[in-house]
Amino acid sequence: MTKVRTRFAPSPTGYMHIGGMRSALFAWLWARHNGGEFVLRIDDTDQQRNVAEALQPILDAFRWLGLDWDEGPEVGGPYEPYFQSQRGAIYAEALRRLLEEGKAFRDFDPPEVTQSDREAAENEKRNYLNVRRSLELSDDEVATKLAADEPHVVRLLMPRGEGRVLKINDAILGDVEWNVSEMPDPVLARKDGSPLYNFASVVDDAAMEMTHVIRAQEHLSNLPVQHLIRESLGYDTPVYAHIPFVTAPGSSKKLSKRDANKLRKNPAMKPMFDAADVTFPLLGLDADGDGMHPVAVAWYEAMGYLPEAVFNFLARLGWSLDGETEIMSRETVVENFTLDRVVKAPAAIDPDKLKSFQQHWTGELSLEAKTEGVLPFLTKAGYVAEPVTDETREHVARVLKAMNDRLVVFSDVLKFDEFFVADDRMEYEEKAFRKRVAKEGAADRLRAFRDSLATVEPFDALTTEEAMKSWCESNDVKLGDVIHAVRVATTGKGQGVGMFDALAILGRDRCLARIDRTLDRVG
RNA sequence: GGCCCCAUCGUCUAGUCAGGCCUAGGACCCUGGAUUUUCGAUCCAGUAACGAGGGUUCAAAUCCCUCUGGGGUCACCA
Repeated sequence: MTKVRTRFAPSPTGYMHIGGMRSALFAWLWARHNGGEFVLRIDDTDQQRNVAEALQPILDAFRWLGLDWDEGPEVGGPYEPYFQSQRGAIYAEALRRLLEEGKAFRDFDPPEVTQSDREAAENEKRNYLNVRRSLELSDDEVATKLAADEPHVVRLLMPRGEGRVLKINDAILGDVEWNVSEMPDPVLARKDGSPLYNFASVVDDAAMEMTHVIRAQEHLSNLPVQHLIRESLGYDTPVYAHIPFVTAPGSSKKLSKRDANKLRKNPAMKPMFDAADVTFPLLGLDADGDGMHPVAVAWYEAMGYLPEAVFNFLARLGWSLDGETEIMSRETVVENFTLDRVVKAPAAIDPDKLKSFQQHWTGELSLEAKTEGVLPFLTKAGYVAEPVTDETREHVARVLKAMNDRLVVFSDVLKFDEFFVADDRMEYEEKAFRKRVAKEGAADRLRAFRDSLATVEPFDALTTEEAMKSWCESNDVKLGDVIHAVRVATTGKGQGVGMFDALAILGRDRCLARIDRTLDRVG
């Protein structure tokens, strides 16, 4: 029994696509489910920019989600190198063999000629097949051209005219067939000798002994060509599994980075953008910055989503354990993941569903864990000074306890800035102020209650509640007629955590100071 | 356009391979109610789907055919 080996081969693009992450997740899951190995191989054959820099966000995303790789960048491995740009000699050797065995040929036609052949076929509405002019050349002619250093590409010889139908069993899609006798000969290497994706990918998968090729369905049309390359090289056939792609909400089109800005107008995605628009500036992040949109994995981390939630969400998108299990830990998914339960059809991302997973997993967190999670957001926003003292940690914990399940993503804590700003810097929501404080009689009641609040001892949630209730009773005032004014006076907002929790967190002095300031404001 | 893939509630899905247990189940969203000092959360209840047409069969969401619809891909990109 050979060990299962799967891989993900990202291109260093500077960000990790959420859909790509899902494909990577499935490949990783299959390896882990089988106690196998997961490899990260970098497709950097076509990179102009700084590879290391463009790769970093991708590795970060893998680490954040908890997808570890046994071989690849930073960890190395027995099949080094893991950067395609460094594997030139391996491709050259494979190419040499193919040429030698007559399974590939040198095509001396310049690109313009190939191009016009293609256009001619299109105009005549017939299937395009490259013209094998260079195959007519005698050995001597070829030798002469080579000696003269004439530019040429190398093409694989497809089984043209043999009526061959290639049938491949995909682990997810089942049998898929192609008539490979009517396909053009694919270019394996450019005129500068560099390999093309289809070729490099096959050589690497074989060299790295991948047992399963698990990737997005958009690669399905590459399969016949890749398989034939593989066959020509005499490699074993791996198990192929083509995963359906991820689409935008309300769309059946592949979710793409190019659509990131269009997504802003997508009704289902809009709340995400809106949330980021208020959150990111507080954190000193550029909301329009590169890679800072919900197509990129980094966005979710920046907003304070939990990797557990995103993992659960992604695993559940296009895969199910059964008909009812929704909440799944990493261990549960690894234990139960199988390729045959991957859905064939594309699936749309649903921010609401993600949120419900997020709610669940946040709820699983201990108060300590929540505190640790939230602290980086508070310090970045300047609400909490560094280094963080035990005292502030305790204050944050009290706020979180009062927030309870109002904390969904970590950055939600920033909405409760009333607990972190100085009393004289607290801002008032004008609408709430007018409705609850500036209204007829409200200020008088607030002033009167202020004095009885001043004497509450000790000052906690229970005693303040008791104080308000008895004050209401003895003054024949309904609770609702004073509590809202107190809320706006002490927090500046019309809504928030439980009123008495808020009072207790603030403490007597700050409550009184804020009420006095509010009273001054009414005039 | 060629080739290929896909098709169950608005969305994610169970059921399809081994036809009857499906007057189609769960989750998210949505709606209504309960609870509540606000928001949120929670608890109940509800709306909502087998793309169409032909077969096969005692019986079809499940098998076969056709159509329709959606999508992917067609480079000396990856």
